[in-house]
Amino acid sequence: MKKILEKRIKENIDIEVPLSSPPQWVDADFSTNVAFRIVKEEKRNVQEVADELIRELKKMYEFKDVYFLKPGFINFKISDDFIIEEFLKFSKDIDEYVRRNVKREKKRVLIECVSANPTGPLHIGHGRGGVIGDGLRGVYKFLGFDVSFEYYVNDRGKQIELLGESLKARYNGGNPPENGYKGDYLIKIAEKLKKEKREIDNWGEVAVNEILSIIKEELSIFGMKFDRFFHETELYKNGTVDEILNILNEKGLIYEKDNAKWFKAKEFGDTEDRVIIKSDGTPTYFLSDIAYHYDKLRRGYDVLINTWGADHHGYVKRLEAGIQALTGKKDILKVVLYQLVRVKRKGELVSMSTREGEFIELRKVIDEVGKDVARIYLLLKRYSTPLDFDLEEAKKKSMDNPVYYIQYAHARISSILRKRKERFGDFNYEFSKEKLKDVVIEKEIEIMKKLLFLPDLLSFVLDELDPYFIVDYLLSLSSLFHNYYNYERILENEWRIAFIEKIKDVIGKLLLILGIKPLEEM
RNA sequence: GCGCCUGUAGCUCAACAGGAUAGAGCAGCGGAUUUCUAAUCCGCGGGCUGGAGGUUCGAGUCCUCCCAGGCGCGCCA
Repeated sequence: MKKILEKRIKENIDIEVPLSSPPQWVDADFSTNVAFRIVKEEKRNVQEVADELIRELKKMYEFKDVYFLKPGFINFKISDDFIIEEFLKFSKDIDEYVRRNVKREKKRVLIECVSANPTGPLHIGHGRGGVIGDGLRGVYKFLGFDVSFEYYVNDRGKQIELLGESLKARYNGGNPPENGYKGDYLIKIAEKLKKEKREIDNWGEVAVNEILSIIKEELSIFGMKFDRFFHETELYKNGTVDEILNILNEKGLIYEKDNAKWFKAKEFGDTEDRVIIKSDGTPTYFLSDIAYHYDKLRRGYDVLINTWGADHHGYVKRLEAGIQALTGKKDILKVVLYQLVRVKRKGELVSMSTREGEFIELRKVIDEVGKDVARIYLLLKRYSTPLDFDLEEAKKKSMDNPVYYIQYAHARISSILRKRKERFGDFNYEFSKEKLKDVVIEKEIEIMKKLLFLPDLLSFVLDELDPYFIVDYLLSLSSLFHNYYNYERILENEWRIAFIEKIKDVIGKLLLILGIKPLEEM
């Protein structure tokens, strides 16, 4: 609605007027500080400038009031007529309404997500990156974008060799090497392989395949569907890595030092040059990483989004440098660096360290609290904030738990709709402006405003690349509904039945975007 | 040693381009159910935005320094 109004104002008075929300105590829907901006350039009196604008703005039927306040703000109150009019358009076809009002260039988007090394089961941190990526994918998809979802598999290199050795040791009844992988899962895999009595020559490859199938199962339990698992080895097989080396060489961006080959990352804003071929002749992961991103762009994607744990932040600049060196394009990669997840039980920290093999597996969390609860819980904070996941709290079916608060709103509406049908049979309420003008009450206008905010919400999620805001919105929409329910009788009123059906639609759509199943009853 | 991030109510977090009197939830206290699901609703308290300067009409937000915590970096993934 914000964007619609900004557009209307532009059409009416031919000035860009950015709208924002006023503080709570101000009785208005939107406010603007344009007057300040104009004064800064024209050296005039703020009040005078504002008054001039207000005189024109007051003529618009979209507003029932436009007024000046203290230092120099202009405040707007939207007219009920306009809200009802927009609501009619909205309710006719919500998806279409939202798409039409999110103006954004339709680019091809590739979201790379999770990409955990296939050396062990997924842990809760991967889950956080997963839901963030999946939520963004949901929004893009909802808005009609061409979006793909990929998991990058590091299936070669030193770590994989080590993994292979560890598995082989387990198979032969021994212990993994000093720096090897000590988790129980390798014992289970070894047992399984013994039963199958297979000939194994490449232990690394076998280990990767086995673990990858575990990971895929975990992802499927978590409700995540990837369009593609992209294997690092592919980049070597199809020559992309060599190609990259050639391009960089031709551009004079590689030099030799201490027997290793270095990429001049410093020239592209990194703090240091980076090794791409080690002195023992083997390539670094960095080399295949830039090859992978080069490949993404070659496949025609314009926006690359990656979700990484914040501990990888040192890696961003170097990858950006690589991409820029190869394609000349800057700012094409957007990395969502999410902060660490700590798992707690009744307020007490559960230890999580990959090294010691006692990290909290995603699987265990899902088994305990359920997929949907886990998903919302991981989106309860902005990704830039460290997250404490309390298993006991997440399981509680009470006020402490925001998950049920939202689900309850949806289930409550479903229940009313069922009851309505039982008592009064099918209904078909036609919205019209004349009818609504008579029946709509103030609480409903407030809820309509919230519903009409939907396009702004999704735009904002894409600006910030954070699905957290959807959860935040769901909480406040649910709250508005619960309040409405407690004050107004709905069941016997045709209009209200039709109205809450729209609220249910919105909650349901947003939950689905987040990969969560809306509940019909609780 | 160098670099990045964070510091806001007792706790967990917000504050959308630098805007107005910094907001929610939880916890605490008090109230609402012969009713469409009380897993709900309503009300009440609670703050030197880590500290010190600076920039300007205006700073939680930008700049400098300090304090506290987290993370990364030296051919590791």
